[in-house]
Amino acid sequence: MAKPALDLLRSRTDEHVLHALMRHRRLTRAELAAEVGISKPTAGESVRRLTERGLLADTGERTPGGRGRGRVGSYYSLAPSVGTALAVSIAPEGVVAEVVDAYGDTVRRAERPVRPDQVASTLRDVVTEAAGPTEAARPAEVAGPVGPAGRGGRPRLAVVSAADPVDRGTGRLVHLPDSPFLVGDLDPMAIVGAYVGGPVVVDNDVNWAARAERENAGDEFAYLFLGRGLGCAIVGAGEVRRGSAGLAGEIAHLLTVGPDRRAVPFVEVFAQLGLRQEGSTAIDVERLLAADESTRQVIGRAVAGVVAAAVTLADPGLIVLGGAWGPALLENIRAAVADLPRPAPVRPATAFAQPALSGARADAVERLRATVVAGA
Amino acid sequence: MAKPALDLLRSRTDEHVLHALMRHRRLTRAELAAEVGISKPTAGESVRRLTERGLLADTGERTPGGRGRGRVGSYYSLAPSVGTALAVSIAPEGVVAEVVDAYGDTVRRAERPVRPDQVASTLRDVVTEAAGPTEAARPAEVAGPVGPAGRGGRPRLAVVSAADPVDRGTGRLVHLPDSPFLVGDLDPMAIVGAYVGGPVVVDNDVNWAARAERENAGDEFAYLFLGRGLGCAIVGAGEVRRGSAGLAGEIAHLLTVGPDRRAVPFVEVFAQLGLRQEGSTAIDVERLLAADESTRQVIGRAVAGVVAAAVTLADPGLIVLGGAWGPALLENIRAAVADLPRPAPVRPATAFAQPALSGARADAVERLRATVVAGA
DNA sequence: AATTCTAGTAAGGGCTCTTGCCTGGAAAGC
DNA sequence: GCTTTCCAGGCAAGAGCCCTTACTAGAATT
Repeated sequence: MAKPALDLLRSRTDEHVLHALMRHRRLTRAELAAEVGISKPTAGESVRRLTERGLLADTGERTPGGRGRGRVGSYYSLAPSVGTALAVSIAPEGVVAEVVDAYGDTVRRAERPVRPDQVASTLRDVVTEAAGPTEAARPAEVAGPVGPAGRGGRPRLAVVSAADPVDRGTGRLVHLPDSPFLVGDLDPMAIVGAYVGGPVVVDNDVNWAARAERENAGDEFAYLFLGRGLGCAIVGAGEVRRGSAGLAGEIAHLLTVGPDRRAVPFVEVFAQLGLRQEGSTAIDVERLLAADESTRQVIGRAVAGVVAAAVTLADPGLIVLGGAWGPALLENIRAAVADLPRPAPVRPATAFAQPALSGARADAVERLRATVVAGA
Repeated sequence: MAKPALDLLRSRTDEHVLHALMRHRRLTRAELAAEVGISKPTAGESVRRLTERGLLADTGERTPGGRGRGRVGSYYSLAPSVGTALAVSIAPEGVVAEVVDAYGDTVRRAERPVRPDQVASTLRDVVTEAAGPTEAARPAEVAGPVGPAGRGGRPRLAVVSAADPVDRGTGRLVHLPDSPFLVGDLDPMAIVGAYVGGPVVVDNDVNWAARAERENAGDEFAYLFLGRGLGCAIVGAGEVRRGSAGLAGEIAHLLTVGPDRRAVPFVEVFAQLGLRQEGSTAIDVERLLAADESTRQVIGRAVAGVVAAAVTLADPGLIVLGGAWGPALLENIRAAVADLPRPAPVRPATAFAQPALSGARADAVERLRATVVAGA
């Protein structure tokens, strides 16, 4: 019924209003007009439309006396029904689930250690604690307004970080040759999907950690994750490059320089140095950090070999080191990289505390906002 | 004076009209309305505005009798003044310059062989032949409508392909360690810039060849250029990934498997096999193509080593082989790639004749169209 | 109590786009 | 040769969105 061309203008105005409220939490109509750059009547119309659609709500708050001496204004903000998103991190160290809102605030959080054979059930427990029971498990008891924090029922979407390679098509964790397989076979998309009303995005922890680094490292860099597992993420034009199946950056098998200067797969270097954990393909971080200088030099050269390949194929302007032991060996890696035919600046990561979760959270907020703005 | 919000609608309509005319060459107002999905009055208004701005012109043609029996319509098309773009290819085999219009047609073309020590002057000659003299060299004689084909004077922009690594910042050709340096030190941006009225984009031939392959190879693939020089381009999400300085894919120095199975830089493999040209870092393609089966297997394994690195870091879904000898060794390379821990499908390139020029031409047309639509 | 300042509303106008109708002229059919 | 059919193009009317201007309401200041 409405004209498609004019719809565009109107929806553009509404989008700007929503974005302004995501940034500023609460605004009066007059403030909205100034912030978005539209006239007061237009702002008022947009607020009316969005309130009707249930996306905005009068907070009941009024402009405080202190500010001006004129008429009081009504503060509007996003309606609680715009909902929340779920960010989940699955790592050998533990499982974390966070419920975030469109402002980027964490409204609920649950965390638990994990035993290798109980990843799936721990994941279910943690998500239940943060996001409430699945749809199937709760129809009877909950009928009132909604969950604990009054911030809507089920999250509208989920973003999951897993500490193993993820097949982008299926969302399942896959076992690649010679890679440590830390979490094990798991289908996070199916498990988490039961708790949310919309899509579930799954990717490996390294890619999310790189995304978290984006704010401080610019638009073109490579993120080397050096911890129990080994990974790499290439960020180009501000986006993490995942490749056709999402397996870009699984560098465990990449050829590099070994202890005796011969070419070996990256992960094999740690086997030859005796730094792999008993009965596992994972690296023993504690012993690695305690290693002597010559061992550190060997590792630095091996990492530099990986850097050389990344520089050759992707030409990142910067190498960022993350993971449990990457930043600790910064100087050894820097020295070895400086000897390469095409050196590159090397820097430690700036996001230390749960970088993968930070990246997943940021992506969850971004997707939630896009969902809200898109209309549903 | 006009309202910014309504400007948006109007310009959107005008852009659609321009794009429709780029696809269909000539259309009546009524055809435009149907094609763009707007009403006849709106189409008529847009044509009036665009004609006023000099972007559209009545061709003088009228609807042919055969088509319908109603009133004759007036055909409109892009005005000649929207101008042309220049696509240039600089390779050891020769220099080519083409002038293309917004329809993607080549309106003039010049080609010449090149001697290593005369690249700059040959380049100048070829561009002069295709695009006319530089601004400085012609003020007096030309005052009439314009150049030879009546298709506007100087090209509005240029896209240059050079068969050597290109620094994206400066546009200059750079010499990387162990890479063949075929064209030599040159500043195409400065030379070609004198002939065009706008920006000059310079990139290496491999990236342009990969762009030409995009139509047939999808959005995620790696293009291996195996000819006198060695190069690689990673295409992700439909875009050629150039990296921070534009040096992504300069694989000559990448470690791979050598003749004796030891790790050596890619280009070194050909030195060890005695397949480099006398006194040069370039590969002797003729002798390579005449090599025996065991040599071909060695080369196949070496290429597979490069593929392994590309698969590891970029996860392309497909490997495309181009260059003078790449497709010829398809079976050897396929066999070696099949033995990798993470194999990938390998295919020969589909663009054979001057693939780099094809890609540069396509980019020149796209940029010219964007320039026209953007308004100037 | 008067003044001052601000949030919000109302009215009017400009612009774009749409629908519907009219016109002129060429081809098709008698 | 005349009439009918058909269609490009133009005009008129109307709707929607946004903007500007002007006004009202209400609270703090003076």
